[in-house]
Amino acid sequence: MTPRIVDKEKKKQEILRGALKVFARRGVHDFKMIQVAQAAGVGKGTLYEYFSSKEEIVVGSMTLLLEDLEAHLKPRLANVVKPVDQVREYFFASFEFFVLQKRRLDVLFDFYAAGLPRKDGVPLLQNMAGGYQQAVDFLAEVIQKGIDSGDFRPIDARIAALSLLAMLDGLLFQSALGMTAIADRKLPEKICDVYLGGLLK
Amino acid sequence: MTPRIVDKEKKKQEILRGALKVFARRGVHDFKMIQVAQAAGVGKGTLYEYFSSKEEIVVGSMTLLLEDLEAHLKPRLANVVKPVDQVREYFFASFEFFVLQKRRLDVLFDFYAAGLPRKDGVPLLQNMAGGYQQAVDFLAEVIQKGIDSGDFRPIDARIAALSLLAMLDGLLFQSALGMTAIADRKLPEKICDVYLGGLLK
Amino acid sequence: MTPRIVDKEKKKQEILRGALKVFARRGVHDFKMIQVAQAAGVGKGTLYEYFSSKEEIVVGSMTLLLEDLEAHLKPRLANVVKPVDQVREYFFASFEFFVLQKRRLDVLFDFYAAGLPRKDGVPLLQNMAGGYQQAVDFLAEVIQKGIDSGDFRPIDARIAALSLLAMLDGLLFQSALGMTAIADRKLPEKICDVYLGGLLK
Amino acid sequence: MTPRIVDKEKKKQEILRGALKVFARRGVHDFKMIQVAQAAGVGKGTLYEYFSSKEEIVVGSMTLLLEDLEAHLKPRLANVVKPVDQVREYFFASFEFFVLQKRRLDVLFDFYAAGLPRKDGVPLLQNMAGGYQQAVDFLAEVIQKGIDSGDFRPIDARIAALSLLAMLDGLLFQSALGMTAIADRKLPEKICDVYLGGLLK
DNA sequence: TATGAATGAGGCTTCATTCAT
DNA sequence: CATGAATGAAGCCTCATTCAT
Repeated sequence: MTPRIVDKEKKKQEILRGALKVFARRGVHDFKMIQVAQAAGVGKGTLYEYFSSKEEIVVGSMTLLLEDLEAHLKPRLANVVKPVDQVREYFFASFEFFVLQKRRLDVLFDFYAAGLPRKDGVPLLQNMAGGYQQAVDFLAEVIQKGIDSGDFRPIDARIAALSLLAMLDGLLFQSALGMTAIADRKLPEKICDVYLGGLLK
Repeated sequence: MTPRIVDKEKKKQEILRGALKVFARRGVHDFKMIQVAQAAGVGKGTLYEYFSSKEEIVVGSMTLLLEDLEAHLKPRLANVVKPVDQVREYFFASFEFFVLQKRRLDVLFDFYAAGLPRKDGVPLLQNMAGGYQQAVDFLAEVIQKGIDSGDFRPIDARIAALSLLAMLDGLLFQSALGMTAIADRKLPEKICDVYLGGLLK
Repeated sequence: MTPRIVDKEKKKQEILRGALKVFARRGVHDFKMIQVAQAAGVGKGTLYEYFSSKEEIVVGSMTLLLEDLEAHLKPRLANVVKPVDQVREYFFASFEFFVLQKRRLDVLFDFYAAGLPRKDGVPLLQNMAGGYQQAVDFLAEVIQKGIDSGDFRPIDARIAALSLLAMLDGLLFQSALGMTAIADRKLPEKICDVYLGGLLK
Repeated sequence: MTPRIVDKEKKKQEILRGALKVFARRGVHDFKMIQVAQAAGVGKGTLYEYFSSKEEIVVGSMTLLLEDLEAHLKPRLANVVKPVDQVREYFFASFEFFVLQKRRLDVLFDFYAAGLPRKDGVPLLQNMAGGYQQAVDFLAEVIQKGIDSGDFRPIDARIAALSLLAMLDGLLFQSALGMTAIADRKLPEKICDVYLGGLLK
């Protein structure tokens, strides 16, 4: 509420934005604090006024990226009401988010990789899975509504959500590897249709 | 006159096996040469008798992992002839490979992440995409046969292969993140069936 | 707002002074960065704030030593006007510089050795010869003046300069090897006289 | 006497010849044992059958080079009897030795540099000065004979020898630095004459 | 005797973090 | 608050030397 806190939060964001820029260029695993400082237009020491460690910046950046994604999806989904359209919109809007800024995709997968169980069992990014869980829950809910409304076949909503996200992630992944061109809207559409073909009555 | 004779290729493999063990524990991005040496039961300097740099060990290990996967899939696929069974077998055998050694999955995704475009545009693992391409080609061929034989609907075989792999990867990915239990054979089966439901006539 | 302010140039010099001390003790070819750091009273990493590599410190130190020599010679030569006295003064003052700090001589020759064509043709210290060239030019000019003024015989001034420096270096060299005692001013004088005996009319 | 010993000596020489080749290319301070082994056409371990350490190879090589120089000078000096001619011959033949194989000069100066007081006071090549002393003694003797025979002025023979060698070394040194072209026989002759001008009656 | 595979001590360099200003 | 100079832990890699064959 006080300006001080607002300013502080704003600066934190600026730093995290700088970090995301750096990640896009150098990867999450090979970035230097000085790069973040430069990208954010602050001094190296200043980073430690807002974050207590390098790791905290990584975590914060990931959270910010997921918030960006959420902010991108929210208005898109708000405009549609039918479950099938919501699923389609979720699918396409997700692609769109990454198509808008191709490097975001690389960063996301870097975060995922950083979130894998490591350091002798402890994942670096503990809430990576948490972010994913939210997406699953949201989609499962939408699908359940579709089932309830009779639009979808009476399948296990969570399984369906998982497999839809699996395909979405898989395609994004392929795109990150340069295997497919998701920018070409046709491809996601075709695939979504194939998937819905199995889902719809 | 008769100096020590060693099987250089064998030793290289031993080192790479050691590296894979370390990767499973520490991740591809945070391993130390000394760890690989210890895991391989050799001295630090010995690594450089067989590989000229840390990076070369990463690349070699990835290649080995993919060879392992191929070696796992080959006999499994040799036993089935019908395209639909081949697709199923490919799907299940792939899961099985990673279920046998859960950490392999983490390592694979680490490799993938390492293969993303980085270092200002240059991916660390240049042929990562190449390995993926082979899988796509193989599956596309199988699917095409199924289409030719009339078992599958007349769709774009490459698109189908891509989406199948996308789903496979996505599920493996979810498993790596701890979202799904692929060890429970039911889940992959269900999902495969959903997918095939859209594929089969 | 007001970060620590340091005189970067001054600190660079301090480090180079430390390096020269180390060179005197261990030779240019067998010194460690940690030794320079300790001699300069800074941390190991600090060296790299001011120099980007070990080699750069070697080059910088050599330059500093030559500057020291020049600074030593300049006032000494400013007090004399007659060419023959300038030559004598150059000769003696040079000895003096190294007599003042015997180890300087070892360091100088180490630098020379480092400046020899190496690393498959490329000398480590590229401008080593440049420093020498300046000395030749200066002496040649002085001798030429002596010739013009009729004090010296009409010989090739450059040849004379080269041979004078050759003898000077040769004597310093012998001194470095412990063959002669240049500290005993008599010897340089005698030799200089012998040389001048051939130069003067 | 026994063939065994002869063979052993021969092999040692081959190794030292290899070392000298390497020194010419890489310098005394930056050579690797493997390079010597390759240049000598033997295995790395074999070096240690003939020499107990790297340092011993350096010392042996230097000794060999000085022996080569001596072997080159001996017959040249055997043909002249007058002291003044012996001095001239010594001067010219020395140049010739290094002109024949330009890189020898670099190696010699490298040896000299290695022979400077180091490792906290202890020179690496202890008998470097010893070799120089022999040259001084020889020349002093020749000059003394010239004085006795009345050819030279009655000066201090040792001083004269030292200054002659100083000039010789100085010129060689300049040549090594690329300052003078000793290959052009004129220059050494001129300088020798200047020197002798001061020496002769 | 000859070899080169194996080794590990040691050095240069990087970079996250601290802290005086 | 902001800064960047200072630091030293840590890691990759080199290479002299050893030793099994």
